[in-house]
Amino acid sequence: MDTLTPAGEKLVAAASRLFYRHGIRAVGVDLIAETAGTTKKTLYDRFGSKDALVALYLERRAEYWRSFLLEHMRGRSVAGVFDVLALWLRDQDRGCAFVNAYAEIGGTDHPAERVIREEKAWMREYFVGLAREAGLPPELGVELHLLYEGATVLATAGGVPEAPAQARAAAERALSACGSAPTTGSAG
Amino acid sequence: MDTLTPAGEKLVAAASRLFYRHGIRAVGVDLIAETAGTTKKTLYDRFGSKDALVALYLERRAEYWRSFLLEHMRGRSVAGVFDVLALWLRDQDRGCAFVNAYAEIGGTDHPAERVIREEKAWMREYFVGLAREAGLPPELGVELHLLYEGATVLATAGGVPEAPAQARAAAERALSACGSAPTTGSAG
DNA sequence: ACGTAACCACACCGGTCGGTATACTCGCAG
DNA sequence: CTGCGAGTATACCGACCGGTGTGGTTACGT
Repeated sequence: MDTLTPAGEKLVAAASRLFYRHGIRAVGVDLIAETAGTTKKTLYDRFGSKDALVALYLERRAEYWRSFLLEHMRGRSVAGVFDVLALWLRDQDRGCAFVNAYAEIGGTDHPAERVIREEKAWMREYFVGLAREAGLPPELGVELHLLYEGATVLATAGGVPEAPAQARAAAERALSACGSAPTTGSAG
Repeated sequence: MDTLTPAGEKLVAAASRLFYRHGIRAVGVDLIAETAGTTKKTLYDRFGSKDALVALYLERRAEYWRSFLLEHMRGRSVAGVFDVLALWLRDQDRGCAFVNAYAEIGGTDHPAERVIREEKAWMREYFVGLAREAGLPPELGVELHLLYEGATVLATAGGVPEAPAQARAAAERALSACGSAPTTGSAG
């Protein structure tokens, strides 16, 4: 699943850009092939269907986001996760690709639905782990997750760019109420 | 905008059901007309375009949700708003129609984008007002809004049906940390 | 009696949808 | 030198897309 041919890589790259910016249904296979500088034939030789390409797009995106998150979290406090989110959203102005994909394919038996669920489950575990390492109860991790998803939605669909900062403020209140460390993370 | 002909009403009703369940782009005008038991001609005579019908769908849905929220909030505490959300999501299992619509049309100049922004702004003001009436600072209202959006996303795309209850628990912690009333709302 | 708004049935338009087929070129390994 | 995987180019398929046009039928207000 990881070793693709050159033309295959160009196709996922083009599809990823187009799917994220315009939505899944709004982007046809013809446009994907043309943007990638290859042909529809190659697309179907490599991936078999548009649905499979959509699933791969989301898998790749999940990997990308997780590596971005993990790398930028080094040396940051728990509440600093919202600064990483703000950093991420500076370039990714169309919000959460998984929430967007679910809006289009949710409720069907699309192969990408599994990827969406896995991503959200991964994030939940990440936040719970973050809380555990800080000596906080799991409920605090769940709360962080809620704030994170809310901030992502409101920063994009809600048109409130300061939402991640507001989420950070809320998280710090919750953290300090738990009687833990003063969370002196570097912001920005 | 409010007084529609009988066939027009049937069309918005059919379109609303179909758009919410399957997404906007996934539903064609032919299907809408057929489901409504009318014709495409009537659809275009009443609304002019599919885009206008989409905008009207979201406006109607906003009205419906607000009346549902306001009615079910009577006699409830601040944190009870998450019980209302859980009640709402019991029937509306495809999540927030506005977030879903934004996923499909965000970034374009679609007439529905304004409706989406207005809905999110209305909710923000509602939560801030809720906090004010309880003698709490506006930041608490913003926090409630973040938890509300996060709970909606996680209950649907995230596959975590208990998300509204978890959001309520987080809200109660924040409320009690503010040294206010003990928030003895009836749940359910 | 007349005009008109609302509606239905149906045919039509150019374009695009996801997906397939045919035929050809290239590089490389046996 | 042969076979094969990867790639290109292009034509094609039925179905559907959003949107329009024509013509005819009610019901109602004047």
